[in-house]
Amino acid sequence: MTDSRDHEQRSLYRRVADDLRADIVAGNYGAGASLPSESELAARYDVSRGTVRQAFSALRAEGVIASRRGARRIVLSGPRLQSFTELLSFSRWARAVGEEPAGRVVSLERRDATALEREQLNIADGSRIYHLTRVRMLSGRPVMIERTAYPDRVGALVAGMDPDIESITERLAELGVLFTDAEHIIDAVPASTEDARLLDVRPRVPILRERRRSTDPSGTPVEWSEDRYLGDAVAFTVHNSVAANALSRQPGPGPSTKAR
Amino acid sequence: MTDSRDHEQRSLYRRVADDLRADIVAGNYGAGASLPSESELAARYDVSRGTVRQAFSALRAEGVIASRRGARRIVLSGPRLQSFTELLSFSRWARAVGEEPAGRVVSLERRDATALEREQLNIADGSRIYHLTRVRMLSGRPVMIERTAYPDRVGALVAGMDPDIESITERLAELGVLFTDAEHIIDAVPASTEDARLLDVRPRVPILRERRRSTDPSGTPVEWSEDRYLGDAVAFTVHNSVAANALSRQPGPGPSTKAR
DNA sequence: GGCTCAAACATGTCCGTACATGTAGGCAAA
DNA sequence: TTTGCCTACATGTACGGACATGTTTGAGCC
Repeated sequence: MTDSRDHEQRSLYRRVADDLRADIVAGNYGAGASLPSESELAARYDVSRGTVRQAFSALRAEGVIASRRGARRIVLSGPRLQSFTELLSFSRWARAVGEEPAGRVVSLERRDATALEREQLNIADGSRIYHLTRVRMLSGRPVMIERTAYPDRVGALVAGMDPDIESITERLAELGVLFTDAEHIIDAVPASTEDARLLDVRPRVPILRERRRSTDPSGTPVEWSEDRYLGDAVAFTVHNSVAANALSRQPGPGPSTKAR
Repeated sequence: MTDSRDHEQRSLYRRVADDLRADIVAGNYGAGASLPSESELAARYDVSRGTVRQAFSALRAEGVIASRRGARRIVLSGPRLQSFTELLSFSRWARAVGEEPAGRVVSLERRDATALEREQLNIADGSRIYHLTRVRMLSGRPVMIERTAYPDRVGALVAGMDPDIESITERLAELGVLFTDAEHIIDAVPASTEDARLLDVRPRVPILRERRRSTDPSGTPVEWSEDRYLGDAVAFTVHNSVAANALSRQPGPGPSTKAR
């Protein structure tokens, strides 16, 4: 419940964008409906046309609207919108979709980084990292395993937290470690025996795997995580367009003749 | 082979963005390297600062760069970039990653739309659609099953094509049916018996499922497709940030016991 | 060498204007 | 009624200026 003062403080174009986004999720414009014109909004908010365009540009980058020359912008609707924060914090997300989140720490250790971890976190050979494994639950049912590597500096902060804390990301933000960009690699793998044990399912069940590298505003990696979701528990949705495409398809490891 | 004339013809900011993107993928700036400043580029191309900002804005929406007040923009590197077209066309994508694409039409029929298809394609009860099933191969190995529903008007064009055509999407574009926006739902499911037969694997093997609704510039749905990839053949990557987030997480159908 | 601080630099926000280019709706003619 | 055209309207592109706010860097001092 970010109050109206936050709303007022931010820039003008954000205020316009927030209002439009709120109207869209509230259903005030049906899917495919056309939005007010730039000049109409400029008059309504008493701002310049450029400011209104900036607001629309932000919504377009979120995949909420489409626009073409000559015609008014239209609502693409689709799934409920989520902020970047909501995507990173499992518990915040769970509450937003009406479920009760829970978590259990399986292990937390400080050890030498593997080659992959060094590459993803962009740290030198011999560096040490903190590695955290957690099982996440929705309404009591285990649905996800989180295996996260933090660089030493960030991991030290994580290790100092109450293990039962809900959102590590939000606590880190309070401590000045901001997550602003992330790259996600999404594929499907069979559950390992350990996965099966932790999630209470049979081995080789389909798992939706999300590997993620998050960085702070300066581009420094602050987390490398491999999250494994039960196949029937979660889906990811992505919006893209000719104008703004953040999605790409990559070849996988290939036939598991012997296996990765 | 879009030649340099195309390059010249387009808008100034696209030219700047294209050059920057090309430099980035060529590795002229390493990951994390800082990019030229706005004023430097403005001088180099003899354009205004606003035009340069528009170019950067496009790259930010693609997840290629990050920027923050006061400091120069930085390269986020990450995976090779892909255009929207390359994402939609399997064969184009296959060639771009150095594989030999192939396809086999399993079935093409015209029938009444299901409830889901009517909803996704936004068409009236009793409408008819064209439904196409194809198996796609990489270097001879079947890796994906494509089950696509086209609205009647589009499907009629598809039905008139040579079944062995490589890219239906590109052929449709030539015929005036443009794909400009898409929404993707990605999850993991076990292979059905039919999937297993078509992909030559055992049933219940993990499948990466991508359901996709594509629309034309006016927001009219032109395709609803369910693509099933062999788990080890493909991965999707997504880039997002606080400023531009087109990715969201949705609850799945729940325990398959019966439930939900 | 290390520290402080201020200036130079870089991006963010906002304004205004001008013209290009595509869409949609209404009017008039066939 | 239908067709064709033309005129508003809407968005796209590009310019210019101004000020706000954050980062980096280097000079100068301890």
